[in-house]
Amino acid sequence: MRSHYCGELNETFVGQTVTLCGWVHRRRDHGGVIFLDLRDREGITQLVFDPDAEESFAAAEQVRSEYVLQVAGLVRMRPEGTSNADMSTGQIEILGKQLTILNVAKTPPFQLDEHADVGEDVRLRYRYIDLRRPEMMARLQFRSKVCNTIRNYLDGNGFLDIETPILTRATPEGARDYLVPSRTHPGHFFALPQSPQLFKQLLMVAGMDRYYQIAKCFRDEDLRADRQPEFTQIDIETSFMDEDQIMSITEEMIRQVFATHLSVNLGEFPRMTYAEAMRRFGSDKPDLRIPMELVDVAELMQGVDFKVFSGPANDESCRVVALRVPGGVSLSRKEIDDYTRFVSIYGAKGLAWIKVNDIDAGLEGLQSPIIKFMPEQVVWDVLKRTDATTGDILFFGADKIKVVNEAMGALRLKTGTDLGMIKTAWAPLWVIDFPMFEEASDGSLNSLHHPFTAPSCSPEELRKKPKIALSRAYDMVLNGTELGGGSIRINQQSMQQAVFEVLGIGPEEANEKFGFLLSALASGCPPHGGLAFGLDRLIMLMTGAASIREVIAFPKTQSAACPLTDAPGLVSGKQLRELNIRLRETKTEQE
RNA sequence: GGACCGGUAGUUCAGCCGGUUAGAAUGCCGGCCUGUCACGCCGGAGGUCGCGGGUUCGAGUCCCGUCCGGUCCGCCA
Repeated sequence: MRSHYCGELNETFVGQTVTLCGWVHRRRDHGGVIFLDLRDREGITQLVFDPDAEESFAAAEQVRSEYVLQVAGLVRMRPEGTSNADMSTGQIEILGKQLTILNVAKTPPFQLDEHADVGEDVRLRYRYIDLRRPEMMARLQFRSKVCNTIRNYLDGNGFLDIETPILTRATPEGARDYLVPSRTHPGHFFALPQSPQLFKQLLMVAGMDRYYQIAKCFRDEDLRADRQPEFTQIDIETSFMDEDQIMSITEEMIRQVFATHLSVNLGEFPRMTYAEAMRRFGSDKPDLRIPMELVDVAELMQGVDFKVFSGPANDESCRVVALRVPGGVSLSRKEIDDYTRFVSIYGAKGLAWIKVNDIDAGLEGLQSPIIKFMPEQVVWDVLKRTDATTGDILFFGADKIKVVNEAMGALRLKTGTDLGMIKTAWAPLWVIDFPMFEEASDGSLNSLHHPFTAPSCSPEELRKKPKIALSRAYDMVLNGTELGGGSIRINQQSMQQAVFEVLGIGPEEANEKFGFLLSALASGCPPHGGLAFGLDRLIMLMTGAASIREVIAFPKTQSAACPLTDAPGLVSGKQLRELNIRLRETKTEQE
């Protein structure tokens, strides 16, 4: 039906007769001459209709926004002085000879203008129109191209694309499962996979050697700006590679993606231990673009009554840090109050501060609600430790380690962003040497990663000192976002049993839930490991999108619903009966 | 489960300390216009102020509840 895309035309086509198909982006009717901007996937081209061409001119008068047209016409240069530098096709125009209205369209519910500011709920309800906007079109095209690069890279490195089941077994660990009732097994349920984790390990046992999949994953948890209940993972697993090799091959993949699609050279990714990341940034996914660090000052503060920081006593489970914010003296009382409220979200009970108005003026040069409670020498020691100078503000966090890390880590990000400290565009790194377990509030241990992650110690050591055991896990972090994470997996049954023991999963329970995995480990399981990237987050970062919904064609709202299809919906009583399901309240679709 | 922000024309918003006929822009419809490009000019239509209750002589405005959307905490790797 067409000879070219709208967006691909330029001066080199002048003199050719072309046929275009597309949507009416805008109509400018001057009475004697009509301009139509025709839009398709690749861009927009201006069509001109003259009264001389009676038939097509009459048709052009009937046309409205978003009508679908087929137009044949002559490509010509625009008259002197009427070119449009803002359009890639702005040098040329199509003199319309024949216009066929392929379909009419209702008046769109919102303008497709780049200038129109439309609420997201409206956009999602009419997503098929929203996706016509060049911005959305470009993001999804970008996503497709990135996937293509990734596939080519992995194919080129011998990885096999293998599908794993969507209908699988509920897992006790991790997030809530989406359940699917089984008709043929009354009372039994499938679960949608939270990730293909166990299957990809079984593929390694099977000898597939290198596997990848761009896989949909499902988690029935509350949503965030960067979290959807169904999302896409670039899932990778390989046998006979250690963590260095896996990191290096996947790092190269991400480097190529950035080089190909953003012309950005990410360089070699630095590596940082989990302990260092927590100490310097209060986070296991530090944003290295922000040039500030948390500085421990607990031992300088001996003898200071910590009540002035609103924190608890100074003991082993606590941490006292200072965050030096350059230029922070300009913060108003209200702004500081806002930051205080901000850290309280993370459980901090207050936010002490010292403004350095003039570092050379003694105590007179400082302004602070707390220094009157501190010996003067302590004040100067702290300023020295943090390299504080005129114009800075110091914020203090003193509380349980977890609270200080979360609150002060978040404050670092917020003040850094607010004060415009982000200068470099991209700051990738690997975080390594994660602890195997974290302690829950009831004292029990949970896997920090997942229970199939290999520790970097023997089963005996693991049993003896589980709290300090490190894992062979690694996370790729970019600009404070966890792009991907993985680990070397356990491939020895004895080790797997040790981990289950520490987690308090008895042999029977382990057998019931993971019997197939234990059996596989005992059936010639090669050393293996892998990694999974969040594709949506990767695309979000690369396109600068404000939310994950902007890079997904049909996303869910925060309440995990789809405004377009109105899913989830009620189902008929017949469907429920077939599935042997009875609802507590009889809410079904009218039959 | 919790905190906060929002919901007024198709769309984006304004609407003050509660006051009489709820506005603007844009879109839409009609008319005019031969070089615009977010075309321009003239005219017109368009409202369950999310929903329910309460206070009041009077509620878009105040109070309570509820639904929806969003950001975050919890949750989630």
